Amino acid sequence: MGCMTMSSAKINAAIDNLKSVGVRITPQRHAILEHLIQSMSHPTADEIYKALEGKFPNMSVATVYNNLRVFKEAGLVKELTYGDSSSRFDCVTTDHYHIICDSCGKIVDFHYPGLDEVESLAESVTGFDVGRHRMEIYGVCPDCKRKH
Amino acid sequence: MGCMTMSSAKINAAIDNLKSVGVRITPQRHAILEHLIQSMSHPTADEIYKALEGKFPNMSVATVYNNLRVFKEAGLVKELTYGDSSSRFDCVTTDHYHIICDSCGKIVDFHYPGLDEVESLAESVTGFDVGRHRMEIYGVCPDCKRKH
DNA sequence: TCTTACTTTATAATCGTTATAATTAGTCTA
DNA sequence: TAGACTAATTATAACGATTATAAAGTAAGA
Repeated sequence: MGCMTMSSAKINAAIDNLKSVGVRITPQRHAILEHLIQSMSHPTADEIYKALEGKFPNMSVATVYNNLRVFKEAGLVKELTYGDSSSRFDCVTTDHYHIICDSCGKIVDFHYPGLDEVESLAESVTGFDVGRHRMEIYGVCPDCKRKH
Repeated sequence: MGCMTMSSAKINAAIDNLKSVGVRITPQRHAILEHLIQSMSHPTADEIYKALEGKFPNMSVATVYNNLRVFKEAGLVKELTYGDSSSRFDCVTTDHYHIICDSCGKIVDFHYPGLDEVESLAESVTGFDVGRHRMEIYGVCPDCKRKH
């Protein structure tokens, strides 16, 4: 199936990326990566841990955190920190923003051309060397709107 | 001095605001509010706690957290959650964004007209009812640039 | 095979924040 | 002003996400 092939290709690309910087591919790392790519969501470390405990009954939470850090350092994964208790992790594909439901917490990807203008204005006003920015949009998702 | 007067005015306005919604003005609340307004920074709860322990040797950290919540609910204060461990608190004056130094962590206010366009596009693409957004810009501040 | 460095595991520690219960202090009414 | 009611503060414990530590396991190279 098309989706399957897509995922496999992404996983292989990610693995090649990791290998090229000298990171060993352990079964745990493979599984975490696979889950991140296939889940199409933005799971927390604990959600990943729970999702894989069937396959790896002895895996430690620390392993999940350690490897998420490894993936982050390799540029494969981004950590999303919103106000709530725990971080979420997002596979880096293309640049995009997130829109978050205030009611149910759902996170949806959302593409928007560029806010280069904002960055360059910030640069000239503050004297910073600007490198990047983050933005989240908040609102109520269609499902939650219906429920009112 | 001008600054002093400005601060006092802001504090009084904030206090009136709180009184009008039935919040008692205790010495601790007054001090926390005063510190938030006068410090011109974006302190953590612990920084506020430490800054006031001279005046209130018996004040509990819980009091700081409780009152920051009260102020947030009254719309006087915004909680800023970045990737790092603890929240920072910002007096709500006018709408503005923050630019953050990747090197030293300094947070500088930064005004930018409106990103209404982004919000409305997000609305039409995702079907959400959009309420608000947040954005932070990251870079290296002038001081840190000089030190390299 | 031996050695070395890396990984995982299990467990404990850390730290920001929140909950609890007891005490204290404001505010209102009589 | 006294008494009563409610809210706020304090001290302390609990919680939960994350990180540190040490021991055991595993892969790769000489």
